[in-house]
Amino acid sequence: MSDLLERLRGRGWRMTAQRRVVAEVLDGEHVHLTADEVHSRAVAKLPEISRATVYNTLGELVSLGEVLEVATDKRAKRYDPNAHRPHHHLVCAQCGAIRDVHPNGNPLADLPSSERFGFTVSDVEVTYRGICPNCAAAA
Amino acid sequence: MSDLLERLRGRGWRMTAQRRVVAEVLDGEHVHLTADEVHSRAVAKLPEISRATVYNTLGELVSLGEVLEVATDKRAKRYDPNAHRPHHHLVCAQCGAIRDVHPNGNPLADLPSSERFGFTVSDVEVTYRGICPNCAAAA
DNA sequence: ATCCTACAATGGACAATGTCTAAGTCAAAT
DNA sequence: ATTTGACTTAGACATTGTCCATTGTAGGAT
Repeated sequence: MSDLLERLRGRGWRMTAQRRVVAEVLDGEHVHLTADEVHSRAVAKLPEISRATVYNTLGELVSLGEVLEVATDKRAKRYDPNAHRPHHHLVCAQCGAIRDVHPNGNPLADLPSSERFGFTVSDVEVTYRGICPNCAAAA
Repeated sequence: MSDLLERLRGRGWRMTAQRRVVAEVLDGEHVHLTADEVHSRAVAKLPEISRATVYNTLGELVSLGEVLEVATDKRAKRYDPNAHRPHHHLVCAQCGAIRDVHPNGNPLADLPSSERFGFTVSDVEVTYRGICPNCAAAA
């Protein structure tokens, strides 16, 4: 079932009904929910869960490195539980659908030191944009 | 002076004091201001300019393709006037400083068709993250 | 130079997203 | 079973962005 829950338990994370529900909602592939969507789905399973708890829990999961924040949407942050395997994103410019993708090569190596301005570069995030098959068909 | 203003005039964009001020604030290299920062600086030059106008104007500049929205920060959108030359971004994870960078290679070519899920991919946005020299020195 | 009119600007209410706090509740160690 | 510190709650608050009815104005026409 839940790789995510397993890992969290293994790390001694204090388990509560609320945290379990949030982790369950996030578990899976190609999952990229906003905080509000996480909250809605969590409420469906546990009506008395509060918004603050969802935000707190998401923040902790990010700190733990179990979930990534992605800013593909210009509106709200999205949360991607697939943090253990590096990947990038392909976003539909029209409907906002998101897929995880694995490009060839290593973009980090493509940034020459002359373009690093003295930064210690540790990470790179690639967002591809285009039109998904659905939206293309609708047009 | 202002390449941006020149281009806008050339495109028959109706010029007003407010629009000129917004364009002036945005003009330059390595400029990545939030809407609110644009507003503050615009107010310094033209105290009666309203927030709505700044948002409207930024939106139009984006539609015209003269300015790009970038979502490096998880909080607010930032506006990058350097739209005529393609480039990517290097962001300090600590203080949020942003530099324009030009990596080698073409990331678009690195996404094999098997990883495109039927999308028509038209654009790619690369964000490098690291620690800037200032923050490294402070640590 | 003056007048018109379509387009732009205003400000203030509203909406969406995220943060904080004080008080109550509970998981887990003992 | 008790205890304790961490977790949760509800709602106020903060920030960022949008909308709309009204007022103002740039730039072409005369």
